[in-house]
Amino acid sequence: METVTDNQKLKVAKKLKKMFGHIDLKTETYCPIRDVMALASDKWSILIMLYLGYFPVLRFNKLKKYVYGISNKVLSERLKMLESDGYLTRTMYPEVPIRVEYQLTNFGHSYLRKLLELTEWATSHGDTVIKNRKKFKTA
Amino acid sequence: METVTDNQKLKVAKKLKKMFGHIDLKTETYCPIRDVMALASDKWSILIMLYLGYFPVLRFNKLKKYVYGISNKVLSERLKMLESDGYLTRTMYPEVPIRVEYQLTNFGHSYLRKLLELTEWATSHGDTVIKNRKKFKTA
DNA sequence: CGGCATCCGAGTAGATACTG
DNA sequence: CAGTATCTACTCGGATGCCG
Repeated sequence: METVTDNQKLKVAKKLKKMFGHIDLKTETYCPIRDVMALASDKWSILIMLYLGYFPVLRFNKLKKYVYGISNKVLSERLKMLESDGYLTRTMYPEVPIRVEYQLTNFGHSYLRKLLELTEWATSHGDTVIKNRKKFKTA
Repeated sequence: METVTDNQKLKVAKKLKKMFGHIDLKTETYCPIRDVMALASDKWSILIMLYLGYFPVLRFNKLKKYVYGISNKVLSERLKMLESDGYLTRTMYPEVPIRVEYQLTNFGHSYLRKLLELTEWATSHGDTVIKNRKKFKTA
């Protein structure tokens, strides 16, 4: 496992102090972490974002195939949310049959870059998590 | 808004290709993104991780105060999961009254560093998201 | 103090059928 | 093709009470 130095921990704490400083999670006021992260960290939304980063442009049914297991309802809901928040654009071509294309905005790409670092971490440490779980279960 | 160059987009696509290459999200087999990210990206777990990064060690009720709005049940559930996955340790001191302390493991810190980048993005772009939503609503 | 057991209500996901 | 509509099922969260 990669090591984490005390110095790095301190840096993290400092960043957190800065973050917490002007949000104040204790009050009921708007909190970007709870709001932005809520959607952004949703299981389905993550997969949608990743696939739209991989394929520059995707249509509804194509996306549905890639995001294995998602239902029509949930997919269209998530797409609407992600569009609303500015992460992607929806372009409709009134042909017959109709064609709709989804692609990331620059804002979406900016977010994806951060998200990607997390998912990379997840893929490379997934086996450790599994090991930890087993150990915990038998303990 | 910060700009995203085509070159950066390409880099992202390459990373994604690498990730997708040896996971194959289309099959039902284990997928670290869906698994690891599911917990790690949970709204409450995120807040727990952040506070444990800020305060090196926290007790149950202290944590409950900081993670505003969380119930006993959910907090203890999340703590157990996070412990099981190896992100934090639970230390019990059999005093009276009992004292229990939670703190991040090195593994947890490693994860937190990545998570933090995402939440930093969220806090600094939260207003943009709000603006986008308003624009979308009136459009 | 630090939980767990229990119950209940709301919301959300999923399946299916249907439409412009 | 790209969704919407509808209905059901079920998970999940919140509240409460209790106990070591």
